Amino acid sequence: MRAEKKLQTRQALLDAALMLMETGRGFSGLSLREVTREVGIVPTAFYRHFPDMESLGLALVEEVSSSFREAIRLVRSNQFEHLGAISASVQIFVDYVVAHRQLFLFLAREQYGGSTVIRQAIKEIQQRFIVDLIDDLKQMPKQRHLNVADLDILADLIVKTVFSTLPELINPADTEDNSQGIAQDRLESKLRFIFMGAKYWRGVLWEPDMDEDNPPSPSQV
Amino acid sequence: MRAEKKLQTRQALLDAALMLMETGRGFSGLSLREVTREVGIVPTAFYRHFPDMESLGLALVEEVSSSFREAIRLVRSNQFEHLGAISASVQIFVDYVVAHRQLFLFLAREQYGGSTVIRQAIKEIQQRFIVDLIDDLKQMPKQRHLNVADLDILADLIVKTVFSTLPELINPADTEDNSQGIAQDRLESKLRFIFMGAKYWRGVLWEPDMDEDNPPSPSQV
DNA sequence: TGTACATCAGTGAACGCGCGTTCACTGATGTAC
DNA sequence: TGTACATCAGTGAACGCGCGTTCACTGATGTAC
Repeated sequence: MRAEKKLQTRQALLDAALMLMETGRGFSGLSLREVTREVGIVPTAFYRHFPDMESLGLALVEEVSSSFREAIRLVRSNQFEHLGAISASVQIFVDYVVAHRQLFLFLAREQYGGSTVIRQAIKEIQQRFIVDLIDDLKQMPKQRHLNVADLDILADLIVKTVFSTLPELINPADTEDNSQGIAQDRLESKLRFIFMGAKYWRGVLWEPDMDEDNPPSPSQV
Repeated sequence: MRAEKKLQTRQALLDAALMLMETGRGFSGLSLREVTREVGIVPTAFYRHFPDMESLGLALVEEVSSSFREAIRLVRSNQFEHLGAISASVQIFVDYVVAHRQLFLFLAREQYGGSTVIRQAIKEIQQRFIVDLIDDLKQMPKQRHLNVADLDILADLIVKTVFSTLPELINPADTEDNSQGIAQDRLESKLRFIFMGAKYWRGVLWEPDMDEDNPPSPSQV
């Protein structure tokens, strides 16, 4: 009972921090006092849950990490039914992100801007995602012509593209009609460009602008 | 003489802010007092140059904006000699960015994390770059098969890819040998993936994973 | 079940600190004659 | 060229404020017997 109440307060602190970030400030702009004020406890009670604000930030990274993994899990389970359907994958991912808006707002906001420690922790999430994605791509027959180094670049490009699209997907200030739907369509198209590039990839030395008498045929032929 | 001295102090304030960001903090984590302390003037003298820290931030955005345009101008002038040489373009761009490390660190750090006003100002730099890039792409015979909507997505993808690579290119904390050279090679490969995708692009409805009896031939044939 | 004691989440007063901003000022530089 | 006055970048004292953190505390919940 007491331990349960404690966990509730802890979660309230995490939620309060996310909520305060909706004002547009970065996490480092939040003060310990205003977070506890938001929750309705006295500042000193904060220390019953975290040694300092940075630890609370790292707890948020943990939360967004497992949330992100869950989103990927959903996309992946769909992928094995209709393999490679970019549109469906993006739909599932975007739905999940929007349902956890505040958490992914934190991720987008802090990926480059946060404290060194938090930035590093987020970088590790990205890296783990890249590794998972490489494994996935390896198992796709369409990507057989890509070696490990190629796949690494490809996965990196995909992940960075997804991460850089997060702000458009969840920007709370954007009032335009269907701006989120537009962002989703754009993400879809960007991934199509990338996968199209992957399909015809001939290795790092071959440039698409090189002139050839015989253009290459697609890789799977 | 007096006006000249004033400009020098103003520039010293801008440079001090950039220097203090090398500690890893975001711009919003800097205080007016520590910036003036760095320059060696009294806090109240700050107001002779800017009404508040946010205005100094916007002045930095202006600076990085013209710097960025200069970098693009260099890349573009090369492009007309050896059209479409991704490697040479990336080389020129990366050289310029590294030569203006602190300024581009500010850009990378604040593109998502800064105050709403600064974030918006940076977004406008990006947007102007995208528009310029669309114009460039329009004039390339290789991209004739892409309509305006396609080019918009393509330019957006390229710009976001470049912006998301900035931290790797200039991270002051990265001690590994030649980590910058690796980042440069990776950016080059990413752009090759994208341009390869552009070459074989068939419009938003066509997916690279679709099975076909006859794979499409390259666009320029 | 009842009693005595332990635990510990949350309280509230107090602290020293760096902050942004105000104000009247100084003294070197620039201008008018 | 010399003198008298204006300008204004930078000074230094002072302010009130919110901050993070300390400390001794309270009182509800949990445990042992």
